Amino acid sequence: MRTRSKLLDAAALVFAREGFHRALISDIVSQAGVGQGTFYRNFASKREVFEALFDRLVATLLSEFGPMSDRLPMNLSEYREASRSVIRRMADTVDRNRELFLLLMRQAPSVDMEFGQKVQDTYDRFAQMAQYYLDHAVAQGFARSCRSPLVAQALVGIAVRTVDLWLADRLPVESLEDAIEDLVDFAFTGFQKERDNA
Amino acid sequence: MRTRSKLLDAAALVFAREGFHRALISDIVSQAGVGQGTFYRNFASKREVFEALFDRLVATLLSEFGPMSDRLPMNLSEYREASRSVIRRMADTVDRNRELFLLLMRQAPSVDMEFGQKVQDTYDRFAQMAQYYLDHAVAQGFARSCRSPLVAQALVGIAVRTVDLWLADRLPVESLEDAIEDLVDFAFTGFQKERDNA
Amino acid sequence: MRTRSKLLDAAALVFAREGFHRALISDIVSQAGVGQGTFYRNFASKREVFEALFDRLVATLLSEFGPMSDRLPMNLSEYREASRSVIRRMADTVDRNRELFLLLMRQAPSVDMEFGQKVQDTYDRFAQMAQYYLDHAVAQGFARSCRSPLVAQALVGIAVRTVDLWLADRLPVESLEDAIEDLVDFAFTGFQKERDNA
Amino acid sequence: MRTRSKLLDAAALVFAREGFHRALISDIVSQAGVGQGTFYRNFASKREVFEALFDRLVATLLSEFGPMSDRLPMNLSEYREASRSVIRRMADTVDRNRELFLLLMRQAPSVDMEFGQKVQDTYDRFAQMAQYYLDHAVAQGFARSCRSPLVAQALVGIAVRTVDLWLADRLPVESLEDAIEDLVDFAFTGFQKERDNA
DNA sequence: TATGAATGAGAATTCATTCAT
DNA sequence: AATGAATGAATTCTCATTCAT
Repeated sequence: MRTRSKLLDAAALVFAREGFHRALISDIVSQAGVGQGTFYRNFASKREVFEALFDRLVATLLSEFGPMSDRLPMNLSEYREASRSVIRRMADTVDRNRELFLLLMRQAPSVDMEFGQKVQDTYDRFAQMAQYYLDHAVAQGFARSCRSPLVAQALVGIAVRTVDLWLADRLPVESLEDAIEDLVDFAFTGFQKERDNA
Repeated sequence: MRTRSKLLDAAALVFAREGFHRALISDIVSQAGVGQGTFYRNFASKREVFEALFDRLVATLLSEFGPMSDRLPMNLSEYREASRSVIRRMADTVDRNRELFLLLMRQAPSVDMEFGQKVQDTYDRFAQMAQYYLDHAVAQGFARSCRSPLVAQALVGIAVRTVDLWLADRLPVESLEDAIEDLVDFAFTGFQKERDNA
Repeated sequence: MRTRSKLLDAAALVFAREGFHRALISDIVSQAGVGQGTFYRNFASKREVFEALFDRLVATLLSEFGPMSDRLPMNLSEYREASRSVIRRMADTVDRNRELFLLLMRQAPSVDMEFGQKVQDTYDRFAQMAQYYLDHAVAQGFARSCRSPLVAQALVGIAVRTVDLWLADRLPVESLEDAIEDLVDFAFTGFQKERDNA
Repeated sequence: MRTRSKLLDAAALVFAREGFHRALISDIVSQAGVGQGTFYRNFASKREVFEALFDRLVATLLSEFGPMSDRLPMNLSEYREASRSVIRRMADTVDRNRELFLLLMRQAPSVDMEFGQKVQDTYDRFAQMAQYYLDHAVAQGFARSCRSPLVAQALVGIAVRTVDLWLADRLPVESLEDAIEDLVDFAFTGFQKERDNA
């Protein structure tokens, strides 16, 4: 349906501008150029459009992990490169939906308890994918044995915080590429000075 | 003022139970056992109580960094131990205000744009403190040179995600102590297998 | 719109019964037989309905001056007759909206400062019309030269006071017609005994 | 009581600035520099202070008529002079309480129905005094026989409108003295050109 | 007598949702 | 399918008044 699509776009715009709670259905429909009643032919409630937007974005983002799993990296440098690559791809998706992302990250947890849970589940799904690769790396012997579920969540935390900063244009580095480079370094080797093995 | 304090406690309870947007002033006052008007003698609006709660908690938490700066760690193992120590102390504070913390982390960004900014600023303050110690470690020669502002933000990201999981009782480890242990390891050395240098 | 009209009528009734400040939107809507929200689809506030009522009445009343200007009176007796005629016509309008008039005269100045100004402006408009006819009479030579802006305001004062009494059924004469007769006499010749020009 | 007096002055100020309905007791007490409860030791309600203010002013004003009755004017020019004199005296009182007068004229009728009646009664009292002098003039033979109750009300109407304009600084003449002069002329002889007695 | 914290009955206004056309 | 007028439950905030100290 063309109408539904117009409404989704309008909703994205209005939610981004006003936040979930302040956004009005009347804003959305006038932005979409349709009647008030038309909204309810397409969505059961304000919450439902928001959820549709959320689901669409998460699905897009999760699909970025696909290519990585096609061929698992076989050594450390491949692993690093694969990491950077998937991050870049996800960053592209994020970049194409900046306001929407910022919106979802900040507003989704406050919609209601159920949605809060959904957000957590989504983070978990990302963590699971990260863990999958991490476990693979451990199995391959180029990552040390660690509590991968926890470390995976830590990686998600790093990602979330970085995206948040990036989207708010407060990333304390020149370019996103620099950030990716450094954060991958950090994730792989930490900030401790390598012991001069002597 | 006793009354203001009663209202703050009641607000914490109600916000935690209902979330910011669904919480009603009438819930808060009946929880506090005072009249509706009494609320408005003490706070200008719902937002303002929320902010008072937020500020109080952030102040408490930030104060936990104090002891660490009394005596800066002079070597790697002292640094690790100091890290664990400050984390444990902050965790205690968080533990004593579990619902409130969860509330603030999830609801604060959605209150309004200004509050969203405030949340970011708060994260930044934590990042700055982390960076301070990181820079110190670099200067001391037991941390490698890195873009410390970025790495500090990454550490905040890890902390935030971990607290979020912990408070939701979804931490994928036995105990918080384990998590602290492992995450400090991760932050110091990453997940990469140490190169068996020969 | 039928609904808006129903609301205006209901508002007139309620305002007349309760006065502006005591009148409730809920009274108005239940009087109109519509929902609470319907009021706000048609008027932004209580003040705005009141203003609509005020404007409508003033417009109607001002229009009564029209016929008089069609043909300006050419001698003193025509002038007197024209005066009585326009007064009678305006009185008819007032008579058809007794409560509303009383309401507007007494309540309008207290709505707020801006409305107070509006009331003054309205009096001024009536004074201007009176002055127009007065100046005409002076030019024609059957009114003596005088500070017509001031005298016009005096005429408005007489009219306002008389209407006020009339609407409160306290007019100290048998009939309105008597009052018109006498007040026109008073305005034309004052209360001083004619000098027996001898 | 000093306190009561302070409160009356403060009330006059606040009522004049805000109008009756918007004026807050809290404004009045802070203006008076006393506690909230103190207000209620001195006045039963907001309405009551307003009434006290009203009564005080009306009493002062009515007392200006006294001197005139001491010695009733015995001819036309004495009558005119006495009229101007009492008007000037009342104008002085008004001038010393400009804001308060404006306030009372505009706000009093909207306080409540009873107060509205009181305002009417007050106008009537002024009309009665005017009528008293008018009847005297008729009896003396220098005013023509007329329905004096009605004409007296007309005079009140002129006075009210003039004071209203004066206090709002919109009097369309150079000075108040000019206005008095002209309005007395108008009241005595109307605006009609004297018949060239030929 | 003075105080001012506490009160709570209001009242205005909002906005998601419905439904007749 | 589309519309948009109508709805009214829901909530915030106000402020005159009380009363314990």
